[in-house]
Amino acid sequence: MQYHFNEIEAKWQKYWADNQTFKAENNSEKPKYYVLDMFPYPSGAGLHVGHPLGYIASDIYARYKRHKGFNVLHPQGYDSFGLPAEQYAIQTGQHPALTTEENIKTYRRQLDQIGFSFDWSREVRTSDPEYYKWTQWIFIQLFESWYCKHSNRAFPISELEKVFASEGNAAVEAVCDDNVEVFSAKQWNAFSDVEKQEILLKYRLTYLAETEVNWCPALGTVLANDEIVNGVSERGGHPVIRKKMTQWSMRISAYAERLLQGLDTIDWTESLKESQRNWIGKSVGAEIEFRIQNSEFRISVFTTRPDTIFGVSFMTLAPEHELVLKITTPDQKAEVEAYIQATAKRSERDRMADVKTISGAFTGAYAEHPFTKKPIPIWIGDYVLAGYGTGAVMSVPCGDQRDYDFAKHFNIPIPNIFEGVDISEEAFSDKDNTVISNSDFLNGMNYKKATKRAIFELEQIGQGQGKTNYRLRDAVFSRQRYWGEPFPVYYVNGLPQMIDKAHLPIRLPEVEKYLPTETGEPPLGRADVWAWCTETNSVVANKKVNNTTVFPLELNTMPGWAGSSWYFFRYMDAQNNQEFASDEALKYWENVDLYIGGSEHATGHLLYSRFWVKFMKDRGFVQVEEPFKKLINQGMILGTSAFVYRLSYMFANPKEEESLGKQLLKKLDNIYISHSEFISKGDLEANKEYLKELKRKLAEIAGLSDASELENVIVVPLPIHVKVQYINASDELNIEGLKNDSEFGEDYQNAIFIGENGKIIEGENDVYKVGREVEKMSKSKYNVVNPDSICEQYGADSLRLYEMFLGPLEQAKPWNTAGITGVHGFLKKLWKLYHQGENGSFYVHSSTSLETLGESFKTLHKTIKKVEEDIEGFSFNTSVSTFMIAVNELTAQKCTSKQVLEPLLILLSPYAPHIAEELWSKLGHGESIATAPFPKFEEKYLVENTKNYPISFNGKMRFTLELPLDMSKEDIEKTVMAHEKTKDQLQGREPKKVIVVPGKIVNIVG
RNA sequence: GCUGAAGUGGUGGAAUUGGUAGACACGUUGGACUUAAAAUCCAAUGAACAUUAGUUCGUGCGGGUUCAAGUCCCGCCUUCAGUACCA
Repeated sequence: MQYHFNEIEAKWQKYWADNQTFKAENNSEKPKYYVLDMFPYPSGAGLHVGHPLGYIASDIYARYKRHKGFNVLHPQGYDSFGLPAEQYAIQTGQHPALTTEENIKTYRRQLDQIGFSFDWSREVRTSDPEYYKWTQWIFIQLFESWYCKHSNRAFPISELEKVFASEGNAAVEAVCDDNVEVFSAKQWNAFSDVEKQEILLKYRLTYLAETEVNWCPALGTVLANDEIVNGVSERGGHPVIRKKMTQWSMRISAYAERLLQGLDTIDWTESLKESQRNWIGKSVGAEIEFRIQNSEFRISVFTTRPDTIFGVSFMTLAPEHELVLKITTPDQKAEVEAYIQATAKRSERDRMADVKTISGAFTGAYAEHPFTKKPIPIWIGDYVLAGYGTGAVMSVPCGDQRDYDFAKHFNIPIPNIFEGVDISEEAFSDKDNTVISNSDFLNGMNYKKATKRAIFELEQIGQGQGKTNYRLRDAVFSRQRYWGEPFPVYYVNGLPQMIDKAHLPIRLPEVEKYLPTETGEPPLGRADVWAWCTETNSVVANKKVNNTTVFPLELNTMPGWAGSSWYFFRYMDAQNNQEFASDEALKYWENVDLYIGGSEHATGHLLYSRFWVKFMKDRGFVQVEEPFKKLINQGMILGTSAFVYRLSYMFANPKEEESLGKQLLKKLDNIYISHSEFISKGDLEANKEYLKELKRKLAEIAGLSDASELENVIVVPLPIHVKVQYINASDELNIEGLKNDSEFGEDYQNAIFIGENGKIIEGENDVYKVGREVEKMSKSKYNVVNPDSICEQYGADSLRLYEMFLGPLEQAKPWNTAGITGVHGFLKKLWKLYHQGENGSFYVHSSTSLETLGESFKTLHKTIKKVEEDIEGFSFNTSVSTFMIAVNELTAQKCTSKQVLEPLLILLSPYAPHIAEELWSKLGHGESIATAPFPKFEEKYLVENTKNYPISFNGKMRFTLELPLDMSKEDIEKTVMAHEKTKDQLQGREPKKVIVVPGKIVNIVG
């Protein structure tokens, strides 16, 4: 009986689907466990072997938890709004909904063939109106909320209105815009409706604001910083400019402190938490106000070192700072303007990355020190960024290296305010060892005391106060795109109005083109039917807009992270059309127990989701404060690219090229040499012998009588990517395959390959070796390996095992298909183990005498222990080895016992579910193995009587000696010392010391 | 620059609290089976010397602690990832 994996896998995939084996119940006696993969975007290219890595890991864990008696929720769906589908639509005119549908089909087929235990009845798609209806609803809730700093949570905006009506806004501690003016209850009640709306907008958790964005005219959209490379768009390389736009923003900054504190309550990797901490960027210090001499203007700075206030010798403003042009003296005007212009050309990234170049300009103006009243020169410098803090720095060169470098460069004095510290070479920024001097009332104090005192004194004179600053900025929530959630918003007199929940979803309108309009409006500006009628409560034709009953709708759409910030709740109750999920479902499933995905989402998705969840909790929609309890990052799978080396020729003197003749060179045009040491070292010219031989060969090919004509030609091997599918496990090129390739075969039709042995390859015996290099897996590098072909050739179980076998989950690692034969061979051996009957028939029997099973039980329980520990510790690679060892041992033992082979299948089933199901059913089970209880480890089978002690001399192991485990230290020493090999080793020397660690080792010193 | 992670055979990687470095695979070499190939099975496989026993060197580099270091400590180098003049 052979192992027909294709049949077996198709059979069980069908069985699981037909029987809904992995459907999770929302009511269960069992404890719940929620395993989630990060939301995939269904790209047109389909899956490559790198994608399923995390899914396989989470699937193993989900299946394991089922064996452990948990009610497991393991859903999957699609983050199906996004730019690639839109780009494709722009190019081809195809509706993104259609291409998305197609791509999802491919994804689904590919996912199904790997045998994941997803509960597909809960599938969600962010682009489905039944889903984005609730995304729109959450947006409305954010609009209808404000954040109270006092209670440190969000409340309905209606409560704020009541407060305004009864006592005005003076006592309200809210997170709001900076420019809110104080009003009384009386004033509020006298405000017109429009005025009230305008004020409330400054308090709402989502609000309209003018934001500076990276505008790409060619793409007609705003780009994130990392979508811009070297000042042009990553996609297409179009120029990008800074532009102000009115856009929706999310007041995530209100949650900065809670987002920071929450990190301590969740089990994420330290590196991930660290990057969120950095992103939130909390710093405690003071805001200090400096007067400007001979001017009404004042400059606010934020500093973390108010204790160094007496060390200020200059101030630096960001070149974009609004006061710069207002305070610059006529003398300095030209210089300052030139500097501002130079800065504007540099991207923010550029300015930040370059720490070596020091530049700046003096404004000619002076600030006044709050205590000493001495003048402080005001400079501008591009190391200060307008977007951070207040865009101004009080520069303390003795305590900050950047200020120090700036001062040195421009010959600004560097007063020393630290006791007993030499600052002639560099600044002293060690807070812990600071003793302040030359600082009036701060003299002799340490950092902590001085900081407190400085803030106190600043408050006394009304020029500053303690302040906590966060780097986290409010998130822009508008996108000038078509393929995203439409806002449930229409405008009355330019003020946004929410559409009632009852009329959701507001569906994406049809447009004839997916580009921005000619006037620069977003693609929705092209829709003809995109206005809101307040009488019929429906979307109507634009031409009906009268601004009394019919109003224009919002033209922007929501960003990609809108739908992905709450999808994990939808899976709990995906079909619910009354609520985004029922209270019961939310209560039962709580939040995600295990989340597996890439670390690239550290400061995007993973931060926004936490924000929305906290908001939803404040408003009582969910019970949990955090979305993901435990999070694991899977490492990237890299590709192993293959190269052939095409010879190209260079001439020291162009005349030589002429004299040699184009005809002749053409004959030498399509020659490839095999990979060798010289090539990997990139040093063909240095290997005279090889080169001489090669040129002789070239002369032969070109039909020259001898190689002398080629003497001065410089031969350069050019590496060219070839498709990895034509390379075998030994890095040998399938030349015939390459020549018949539908895409590139033509190029190689007349190619000459020079093999490893230096001969021209003609027959089948000669071998051409390719060079290999590890690179990111990508279509353009021809190193993409598709899971489809692997499943076809080796089966899904082999793919699953091999992906795990490659190495630790979190680590980046190269893919090399060659190694898969190892795990595939293992599965065949496993199959054989259950087919030891006549002619390879299935044979497993119940052993009556358990004594004969001693060794097999030992193997089994050793395996149970290791596999259980491995899964709990997410060390999936090591359990694959453990399975191999177990099968090797049981095969050697000729084990056919059901008592051993049955539990073994359960251990294996999370990793290789298809073969496990098949053998399980052959054992006579009528039901799926999916919920069979995980075998219990019993220590008693592993108890040993003896230990093979390593006997080392001066720490080096020389031989081993089998001794009883209950032997005393003294007896062990005696036995070892009496041993002949010990005497051999010592050669008559007297050992100084003998270390005996019972159960571990013996070490003889001397 | 800073932060984090990692450097182990030809390759992917194992190695418990410091206790036999290289498990398990791939690849390579030799052999068995076969008309042949595939598949399968067996053996060898860190390096050098000795080719029998064995010896020496080996976990990025240099030190240290220890009876014993891949593992702990100090200093450095390299690679990868993230990130910023956060004042």
